Amino acid sequence: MPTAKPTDASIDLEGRTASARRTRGGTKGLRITDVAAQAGVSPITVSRVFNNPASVAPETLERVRQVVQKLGYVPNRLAGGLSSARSRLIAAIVPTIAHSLFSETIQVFSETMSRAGYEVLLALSGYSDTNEESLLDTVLSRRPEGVLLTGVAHTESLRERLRNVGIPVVETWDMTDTPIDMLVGFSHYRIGEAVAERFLARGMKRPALIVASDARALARRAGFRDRLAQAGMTSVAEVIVAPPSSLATGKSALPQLLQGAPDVDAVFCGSDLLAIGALGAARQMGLQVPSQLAVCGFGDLDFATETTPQLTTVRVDGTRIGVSAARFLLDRFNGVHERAFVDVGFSVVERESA
Amino acid sequence: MPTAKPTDASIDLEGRTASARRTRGGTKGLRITDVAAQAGVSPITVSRVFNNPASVAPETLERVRQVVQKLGYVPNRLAGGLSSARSRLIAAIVPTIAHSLFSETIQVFSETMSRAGYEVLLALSGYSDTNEESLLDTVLSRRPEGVLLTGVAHTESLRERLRNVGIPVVETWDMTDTPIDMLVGFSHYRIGEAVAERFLARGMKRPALIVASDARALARRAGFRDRLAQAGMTSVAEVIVAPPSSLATGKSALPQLLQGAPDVDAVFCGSDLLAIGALGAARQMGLQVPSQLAVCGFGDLDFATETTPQLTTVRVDGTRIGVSAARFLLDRFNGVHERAFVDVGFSVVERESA
DNA sequence: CTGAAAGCGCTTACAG
DNA sequence: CTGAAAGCGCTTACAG
Repeated sequence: MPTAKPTDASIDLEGRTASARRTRGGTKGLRITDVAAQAGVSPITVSRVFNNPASVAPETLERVRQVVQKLGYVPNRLAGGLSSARSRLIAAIVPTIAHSLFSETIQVFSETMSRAGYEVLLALSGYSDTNEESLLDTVLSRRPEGVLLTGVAHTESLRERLRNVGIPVVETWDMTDTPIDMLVGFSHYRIGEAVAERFLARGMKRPALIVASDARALARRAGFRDRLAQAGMTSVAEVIVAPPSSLATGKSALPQLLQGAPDVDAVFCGSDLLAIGALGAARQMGLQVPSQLAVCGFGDLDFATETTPQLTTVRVDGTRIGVSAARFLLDRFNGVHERAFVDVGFSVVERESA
Repeated sequence: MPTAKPTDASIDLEGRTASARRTRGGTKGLRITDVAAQAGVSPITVSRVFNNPASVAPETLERVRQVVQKLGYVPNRLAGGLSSARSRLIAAIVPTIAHSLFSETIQVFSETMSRAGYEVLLALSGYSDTNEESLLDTVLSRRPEGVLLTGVAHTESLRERLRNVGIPVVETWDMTDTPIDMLVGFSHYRIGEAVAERFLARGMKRPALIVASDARALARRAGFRDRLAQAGMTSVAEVIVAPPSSLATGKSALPQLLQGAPDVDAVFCGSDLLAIGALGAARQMGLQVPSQLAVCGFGDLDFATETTPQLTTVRVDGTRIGVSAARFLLDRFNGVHERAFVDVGFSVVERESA
């Protein structure tokens, strides 16, 4: 009896290619044909059970699902995506998710997208442009169906390429007249102006800056300085630190600032972290906040204002940004082709000094 | 002249299947064959330029790279992954990245993995087990080469399935004697004990709890209560809140707690957020912290201790967890088959009261 | 409501 | 150092 065939065909993986050269393949190497064979239908029908169940007869549906359950079959989306040109993947390019700022946005963005059947590929760009450019290749190699960007994309070549890909793009957390596609953000420049105005209204004589040198922080700086210049304050003391900003840098930046300009009576910090660090330094130096030194931060951390009532801060609604960005992408997938553009604004929060 | 052929063949997409039924396909629909044709090599050579450049002659390498650059070709990893059974994808299953706790871990994990050529698929599980189970299917459909889990996986069926897939798994942020595979974490139970001990050493008479009802917080609660019971304190007042914990819940939980047990002189809160919220409430109630009421939090936020020196807190090194988890996975990919298991411990931090 | 054929864009395993 | 053939596991576009 040569070439005896296997007897137990219940989980028979015949049909496996003759040379069987590829051993691996995730989740037991189960394929759609295995499910199809067991359920007595064609692979296409199994495919439809996952992707368009309404088009399958209830009984067939049930039978296939039983087999899927029994075998523990999980479709291979690498194959599915390749075949359908639909990866069901959204790329989110973010400088960092540590220390909050963007984490709330990514959180709700991810929740909203996954409810709609998409997953989020997280790409951390740090704060360098060159990095962002090479990151884009990595990201595009997964053929995402949409992209969330943090900030308005910097280099023209990146913007150009993103436009060429032809997938929806949402820029967030910043503002521009010429977005690549869609935008949910706010103006950092106007925030700087608003904080300057607040300081002026409070009668501050010598406002100063502590900022990290990233694009958005520098835009806030520009708005701040321009507004002060309008009021005749053309020389503004400042300490510029390397991103990412941290408690420690804020802490060391304040003494440095005051050393060069001892009469400073208000500081606009590039982030809540820097502000909290500066406040710690102020405490150590015996400075009363805000009476001797007003401190203003920036961010979306309830934390900051809760723990530090004497802090003024600019609050941004990171949650709304994330939800809106997701909605805009999903609308596109549903054929809505408007060019969504939203300024979510900001608010300057100042607690009553207790 | 019927069937005239196109003249300009410089970016000629001939070879495209006759029926051309699939229009889409990302990044201009450029395929490896387009690059190969332009460079005068076979597709396999182009593939090697990306995946194993050392095996290609320097001149060929250069020529292919020029064409890639010129055309703006980005390989399709859906196809590559399907063909090679290597997705270069790592799944990270995390309850949430908002409000920090895990965000630092994910940040450094993602950085480390991407430096090694892997991308991170972020899957947010919330705090429900059932969710985690269905999330696993979604995640496995991408055929990740490794999985990072937050916490020790709950249901046995999930553990079972994960083991069957045969890819490396790292559980983090918790401790168990029977991990699925590898583990980088610490014992929540022992943290509870340690905080109880600290309170006892300080002579607290009536320690209490404010915790969210997630598995890990409840483990801390158990350690806390057991240790107090050893000291003869068998009745411990507590308020249990629904996760995720927040400032607001902490704020409302404290009055509730004190209403039922006015003599409480120490509270162990399930997280820094809860603790900060509770501190806010204490302030409003005119309670001195820590002299009248000691408050202890939990987390990895510099923030908490910096802004709130009167807070005692349990600190965990989220960064180390992320880096170690990444290293363990990468070791596996490099053929190191040890079953890595690390207890990173924790520390109770108490600032000198100023 | 269901299926046979062809193809998605890569890489493997040889062979030279 | 380079390439021709075959296959990875799905889905599309028909047709019935």
